[in-house]
Order: sequence, then C-alpha cells, then structure tokens
Amino acid sequence: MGNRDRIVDAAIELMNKNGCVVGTTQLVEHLSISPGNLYYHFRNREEILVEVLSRLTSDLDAVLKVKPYETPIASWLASIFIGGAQVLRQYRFFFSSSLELVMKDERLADQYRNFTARGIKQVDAILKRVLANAAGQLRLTAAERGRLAENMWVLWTSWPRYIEIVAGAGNVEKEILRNHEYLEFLLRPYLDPKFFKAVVTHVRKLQRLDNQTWGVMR
Amino acid sequence: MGNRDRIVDAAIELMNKNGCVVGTTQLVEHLSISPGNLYYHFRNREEILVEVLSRLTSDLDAVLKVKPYETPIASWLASIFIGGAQVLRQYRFFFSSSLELVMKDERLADQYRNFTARGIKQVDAILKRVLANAAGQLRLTAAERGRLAENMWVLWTSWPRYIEIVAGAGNVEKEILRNHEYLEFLLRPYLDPKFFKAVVTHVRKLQRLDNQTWGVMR
DNA sequence: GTCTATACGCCGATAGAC
DNA sequence: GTCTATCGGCGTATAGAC
Repeated sequence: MGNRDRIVDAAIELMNKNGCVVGTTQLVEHLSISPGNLYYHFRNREEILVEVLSRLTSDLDAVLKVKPYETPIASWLASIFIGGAQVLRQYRFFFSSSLELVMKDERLADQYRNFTARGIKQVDAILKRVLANAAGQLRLTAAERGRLAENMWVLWTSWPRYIEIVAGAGNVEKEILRNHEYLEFLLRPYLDPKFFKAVVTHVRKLQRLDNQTWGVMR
Repeated sequence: MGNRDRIVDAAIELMNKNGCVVGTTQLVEHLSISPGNLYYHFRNREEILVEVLSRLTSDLDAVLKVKPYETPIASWLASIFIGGAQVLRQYRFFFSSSLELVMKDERLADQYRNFTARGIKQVDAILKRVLANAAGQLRLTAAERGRLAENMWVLWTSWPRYIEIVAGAGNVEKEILRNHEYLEFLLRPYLDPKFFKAVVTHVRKLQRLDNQTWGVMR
C-alpha cells in the first residue's frame, strides 16, 4: 500500500482517537515518514480531508442506495439503520468536527454541503419507498416527509458528537451504534406497527452480527 | 463595566462571528487591552469559556423553568420554543463547537455534561406537563417520553451547526430561529391536534415580536 | 518517492514596571 | 488593574539533496 493511502488511513484513525486537531506533524510521526513526503502526496492538510470525505461519501452511498426491486422492505430498512450506524462509527471524528474541518477551506465546505444535500435526498427517497409500503395511521404530506428526512439526517450526523460528550471516551464505539434506536423512534409514529416490529427484529439480528465481527476485527 | 465582563462579551461576539478558534490575541486586540490584562482577569482561555457556559446555563434555565401554576399551557410551550431558539442564536458558536471547546479542559467538560443532563431533565419535565394536559391519540411510556426529550435536546443543540453548514454565513441568524418548526414536528404525533394548532399560533405571534425587537437591537 | 533541515507565523502564557 | 516586552512551543509548509 502506497504512502498516500496510508496517510488517509492514519488521519481517520488518529482523528477518531484524538479529535480533529490532529496535525500533519502527528501524522508523519505516527507513520514514521517525513513531512516532505506527506507534502509530496498532498498539497496541504485540507486535501487529506477531501480524500476522507470522498471515502465517506461512497461508503454512505452503498448503505443508502435504493435498490430497484428490493422485496423485503423491513430487512432492507434494518440494514440501513445498522449500516448507517457503522458509518458513523468509522468516521465519527468527521461528524463530530465537521464544522471546524470544513470552515477553513471553501472547496471542502462545498463538498460537505453536497454531501448533506445528497444524503437528505437519499433518506427522503427511502422514506418514500417505506411509507408507500408500510404506512401507519398518521399520514405525511411530501413536505412533511421532507422535514422528517431532514430531522433524521441532523439527528444521525449529530449523534457522534452527542455520544462523545455524554459517554466516557472509552464507551464511544459501543454507544454510537445505538443510534438506530433514536432514528426508529422518529419514524415509528408513521409506520404500521407490525412492520415496525419486523424492522426491530431484523435490526437486533444485524446488531448481533456486528458485535461479533467488530469484536474480531480489533 | 469592568474589563472582566467586557472580555466575556467579546468572546461571545467574536466567536459567534469567527468560530471557536478565536484566541486571546484577537480578544485583546478587539478590546484594545493588553494580553497581561486579560491574564490578570482569567487564568487561561478555558476560564473565559467557563464563564460563558455559566451565563448560557442560567439564560436557558430562565426559558425552561417549569412555572408552578402556569395556566395557559399552549402559550407557555410556545414561549419555550421561541426562547430556546433565541438562546441558540445568542450562543450559537458554543453549540456549534461545544466538543472542541470542551474537550481541552476536564473542568469544562464536566460543566458541559451537567448542562446536558440538566437540560434533558428539564425538557422531560416540560413534556410531562404538556402531555398530561394535551396528549393526542398516541401515548408514550415514561421511557419513551425520555427518549423524545433526548431527541429534542440533540436536535436543538445541533441546530446551529447544521444551519451554519447549509445556510450561507449571512443567513445564519435568520435561519437559526426556524428551529422551533423542527421541534414542533417531533412533538406533533403525541399532541392533541387542536392544542398543537394553538401552540403554532402563539409561536407565530412571538416570532413576529422577535423580528421587531431583534431588528431594532442591531 | 522519500529524505533532512529549516523558515515562518501564531498563540498561549509570564515577568515585572507603573 | 493595566501596561510593555518577551519567551517557548507547535503547526504548516517549503527547499533541495538523494
């Protein structure tokens, strides 16, 4: 693996551990490479983060993609909840500190705004699909559904920050995955109760699976 | 007014404008005082922020206080929505950057955790009062009400960050006050529809009032 | 592609006079 | 309480050899 990728990996790893203040100095120390080498691969610090955000975007895309003829909607929705939480865990520093990271660089800010707009649109599309198949008593207009999507997005992206504050530093990775419970709660009033239960069952299954694999990975 | 208070005021003002990266240097320049003077009043930068958070806490307390025999619940709830949004506007840098500000100092972190726990508890108490008087069809257990309170808190505290990203820098103060719409939406499924409408009406009135006074103040 | 060496600026903080 | 002067450290970024 080339140093370019190693730098991006190290940025994600160290920033998850120590926050977004991690600088190029710490990066090169951790990798035992020279500052010159880092600046050969990247014009500046922000360019590393552009790369991180690109990775994040495509990882999230894979989770939120509305598959054309997906039949079992409940398990699909469950996979989105858990997949979403996994993305939060993997890039938590980015969500925790998005503003600080992004404000310094106009290009990065644009990229992040696109990421946001795109994400909310994808969530809305998912909601549309889900509600078409399993709506509850309470109905939503398209505008209200949009607001729900926005609320879910804000809650999702803000979750790592919140957890980092209330949980001790050691519990972040465990607690962060409970994000789905809060999103489920937002959605619940608008879903058919039986469908909701089915989703929760699927989520539990997926979460057990994650516990196993995540435990092994580290 | 003594320099101590002027320093805290300047910190709030400049950090709202330029983000939490504003340092002691910029502070003393803006106030035309010397670095020595600042460090006479405060041991270090964090101590200024402790003072800011104290102010924020008592300002929010005034908004969230459950008044013992408040009769018109709808207008009271409306005043909480708008008062809450005003607090967001006034201290937005703090919410935008809480993590970065707080992580550097253990004392500040503790203070912020207290602020959070206390806030969620207050919101829950408000919900309890409101739901006892104007619940809708959908009922909540105490645990579910707690989750709703937590969701509302996260959404509220995360709002300035979100707005700062999606809105251009110039529109932040205007957009930030729309926070109440999103909180109302969270609460709506659990409220009596007639009551909800009454709240919205009161909110509109208060918001017009804020527009006038806020316009004059600046 | 990778290294060594280094310039430059900014910021937090202190010493000590008035 | 307020000032002037200054130190030390850190972080980004560059020049130029290998």
